[in-house]
Amino acid sequence: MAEQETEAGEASEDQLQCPGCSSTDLSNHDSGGEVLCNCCGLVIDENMVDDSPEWRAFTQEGKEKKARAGEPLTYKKHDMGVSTEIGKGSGELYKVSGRKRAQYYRMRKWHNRLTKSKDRNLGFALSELNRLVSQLNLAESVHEEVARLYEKAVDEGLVRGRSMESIITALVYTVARKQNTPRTLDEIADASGLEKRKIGRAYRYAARELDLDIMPARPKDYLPRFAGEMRLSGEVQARARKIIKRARDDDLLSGKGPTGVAAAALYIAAVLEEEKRTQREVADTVGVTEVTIRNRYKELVEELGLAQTLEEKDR
DNA sequence: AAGACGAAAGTGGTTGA
DNA sequence: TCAACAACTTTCGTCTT
Repeated sequence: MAEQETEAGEASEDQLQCPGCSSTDLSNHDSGGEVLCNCCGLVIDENMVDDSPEWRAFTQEGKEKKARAGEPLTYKKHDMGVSTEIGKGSGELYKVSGRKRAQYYRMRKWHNRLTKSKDRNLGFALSELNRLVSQLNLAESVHEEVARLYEKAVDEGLVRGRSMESIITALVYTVARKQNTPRTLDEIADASGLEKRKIGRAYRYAARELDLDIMPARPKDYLPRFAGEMRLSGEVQARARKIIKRARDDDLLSGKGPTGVAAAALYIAAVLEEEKRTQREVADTVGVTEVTIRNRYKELVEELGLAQTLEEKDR
């Protein structure tokens, strides 16, 4: 079992290659049923058959009930994940419950409705979305929500005259932020290959037309990710969180770039918890300059009276 | 030699006339 | 559309360890 897995992952004869960049550095996301390219983030294989039980069962009775029934409906696929033709049911439907039958008819209705039009547009846009989500390591829920909103945007004719990529990218930016796992505009631009300017424009446009209320990203939402990237402990993270909270209470943050604040808070917290990182390191992972960290750092230390605490660490 | 600090000039985006 | 503006970056010299 274990042997097979390493075999398949490492050195089989017909080794998989990424069609995008020819890299052979692929990773197997078992839970998602996908194979990803670690180099460019392309999803090479998806919809791999997962024949394990769908949900955990706690009783014997439960175990018997949870036979595989296919994926749940999803916006992520242009056909809601129902990619086969749904037939008329050859007279066997009376065997199942009314609820099941109703569900069956509902699915067929959706299926037919969705496969008729919009199809091509959505299919293409959603594959781009797929790529973005995997490259940016975003949660399923973000994926799902963007797909939903994109479909709405298509329905309202908002995409006409604009590139699908820009709309998709803008939605990813918005939704990621809304779900408290923001990505910086830089990161998004990087992953999508679009200019920041264009994303920004599409972003404002989409936010207005779909009236998503847009709140500025909060510094603390960046903490877990950046702390993780720098291998900082939970204590540091907690400390940084406190610093940000106090700063916000004292109204020191309005108008400041959230990433800069997060960076400075992490830097200070790391020093206090004796896991010091250089300004350079923090600057690089967060994506701001040292200068910005210093500026925020200075403000925070002064206003929150941390100078003394910091000096004690010096000794 | 590496890191921290800060001054000064430059950049891109927002705002308001 | 334009200019003013704040936040942020780039660059570079100095100080500290």
